[in-house]
Amino acid sequence: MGGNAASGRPEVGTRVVTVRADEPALDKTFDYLAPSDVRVGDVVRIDLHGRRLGGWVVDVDVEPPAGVDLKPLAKVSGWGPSRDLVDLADWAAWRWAGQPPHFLRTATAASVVRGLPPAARPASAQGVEDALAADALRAGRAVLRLPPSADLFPLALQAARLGPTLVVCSSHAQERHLAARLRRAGLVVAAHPRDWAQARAGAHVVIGARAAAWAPCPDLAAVVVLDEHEEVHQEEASPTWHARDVAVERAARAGVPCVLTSPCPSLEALAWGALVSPSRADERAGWPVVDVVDRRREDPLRSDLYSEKLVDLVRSGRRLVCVLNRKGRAALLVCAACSDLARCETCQSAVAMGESTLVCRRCATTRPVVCQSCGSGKLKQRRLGVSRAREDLERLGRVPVGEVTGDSDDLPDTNVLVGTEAVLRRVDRADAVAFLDLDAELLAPRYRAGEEAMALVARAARLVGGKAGGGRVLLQTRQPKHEVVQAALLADPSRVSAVERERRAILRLPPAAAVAHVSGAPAAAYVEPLLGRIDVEVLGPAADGSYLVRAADVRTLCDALDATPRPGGRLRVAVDPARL
DNA sequence: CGGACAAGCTGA
DNA sequence: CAGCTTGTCCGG
Repeated sequence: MGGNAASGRPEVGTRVVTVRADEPALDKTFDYLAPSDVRVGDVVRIDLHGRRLGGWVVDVDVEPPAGVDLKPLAKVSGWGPSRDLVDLADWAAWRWAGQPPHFLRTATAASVVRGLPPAARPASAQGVEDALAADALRAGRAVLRLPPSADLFPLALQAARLGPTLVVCSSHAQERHLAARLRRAGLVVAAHPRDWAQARAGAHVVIGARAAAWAPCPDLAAVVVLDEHEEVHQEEASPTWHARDVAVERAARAGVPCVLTSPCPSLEALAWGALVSPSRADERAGWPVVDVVDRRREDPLRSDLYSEKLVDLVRSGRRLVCVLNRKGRAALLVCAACSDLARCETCQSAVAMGESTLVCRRCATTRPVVCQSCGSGKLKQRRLGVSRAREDLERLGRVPVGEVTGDSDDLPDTNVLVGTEAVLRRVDRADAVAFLDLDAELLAPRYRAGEEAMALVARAARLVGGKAGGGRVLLQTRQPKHEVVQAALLADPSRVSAVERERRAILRLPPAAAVAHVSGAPAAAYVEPLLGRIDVEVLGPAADGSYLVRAADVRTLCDALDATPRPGGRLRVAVDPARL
């Protein structure tokens, strides 16, 4: 069993392979004897130290380590990622201070793939050539700034003319819509992860949301990332990898063109590639009419949340979506039986729901989940801002108004809807969108607040369409001169990037520097050796015990993190944190 | 990670 | 010194 292990030479019909176990805590790889038809990327099972583990072959025909008695693989399960993705997983582990298994899992089919379907035959080019898309693809590394209502299909089609193309979408709705149109154009389209085997075998277009950055795509010829500015492209959990950056690296390694699209490109994208955009006239036409209401000029006797222009829109009978982000993220708890507000017994402050008790936000006193007034144990979250606005708009507009919550399945059947920014993801069409309090976004205490606000306005703009279709966006603000308001008004997103770029340079925040947020109990122990380095700066600890590690650029930061040992325990390292 | 084994603590 | 906990090492 296991061949001539003592001499370190495999038997005929076997080879020595290196396996990465599917166990993130194991940072070593191990060598095994394998059948000679095993390929890099194959999913295998191994016996390791009395355990049976899954894993991936990451190298074949390696020099067996001296003095080790090699064991055979326990099982070869099936197809896995190709060698380029196995290598990309190692790069991503460095780039986001994670472990390769995280990425290899994302790059692997959900269930075992024993065989592959036939590969797609080369596609026949058809359709009208899109000049702007062709420009972007020719540029190699391009940021294609298209207005919100622009059709992204011509770009995908144009890219697919070059050969197998990877398309990373910002939503499943966008993915389904585009996939259907590409199929109608006669292309073999594999949706990731559902059609993993077809993608692995060879398709004309491999398409999906964030995880599709890790989809197989043999003979990759072009990479396209749609709405690269959208925060959904970044994984929230650690490692906080970004599909845009993975796609960019993948295209660079393959030596193929990469196009990032966005109505309002991120500073990261603009720092990376050449900006390609339509004529000013075309870009303006693709943005809706924007109305700015200066809340400072509104009649102070009525609530300045409901301007005359807004009430007119509510009464207009058109389909209107109102966005109101609750101020202070804390939702209030209200008794389901008697509607009394749940307060702290000690300090009368509003309480929040803890693990199994109510916790005071101010003094941290805990008490059981029971209403003080009526003794009911049923409390509900009340998002005061939105519920109140719904009632007010209904009264002022004298029309029914529906409230959209993040989790409820069906949309209210009313022409006018109110919700937090989540409403912009739930609704796919409207005549007008009104931001009741844009300042809540503009002034949010997050370093990307400006870009995030611009992204919301762009999302609203997509909902209502361009100027030709009569689309309208209403912005109520006390800062009408703010660059986000001006950018929307003039359909010129570069106004935001210009201001933001300078601000980030002054504050030394990305992309002017590279940062990682380190939190969790072992954070102090982890950053300790980093304090002695001259190429990184450690800020903190913050009130929650977390640290910020900063370096001049990504390479310096990631090299430093890579060289730092991980103490045990629940440590979170977020490289390029979306929020600080 | 999780098993193996070694070093340290306790109780009789 | 058995019997148990805690720590460190290592796996092919």
